[in-house]
Amino acid sequence: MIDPEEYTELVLRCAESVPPGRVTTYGAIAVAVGDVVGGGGPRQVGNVMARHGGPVPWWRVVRSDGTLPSSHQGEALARYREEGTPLKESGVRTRVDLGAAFAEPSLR
DNA sequence: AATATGACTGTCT
DNA sequence: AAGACAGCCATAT
Repeated sequence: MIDPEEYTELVLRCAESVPPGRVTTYGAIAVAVGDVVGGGGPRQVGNVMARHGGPVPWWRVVRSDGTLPSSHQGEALARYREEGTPLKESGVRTRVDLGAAFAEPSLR
């Protein structure tokens, strides 16, 4: 296993690297970060966001299907409208249009 | 050391 | 389209 601080830092950096109006997924970050430090899965990324996601634009990190984390979807939706993130609306449910908004996370 | 839990994901029903 | 189930991996108790 790697140094937790290192892992956290990389994950947060990926989140910050996502430009306004774009999003990335937990899985993508897990791969990008895991590519460097190894190990880790989407859950670990989510865990890091939960504990240290305060100061970063966590709303630009979504689930693989474009829906938002169980909480915060209301919060995030406001941000998306603010930033002009491509949204796809299926009836009452609103989600991010991954096809248009997905951005590959970079370790900058 | 063992069990439970989580800002996840993919598949099947 | 929406819910159930099962993997996966690190942390917490």
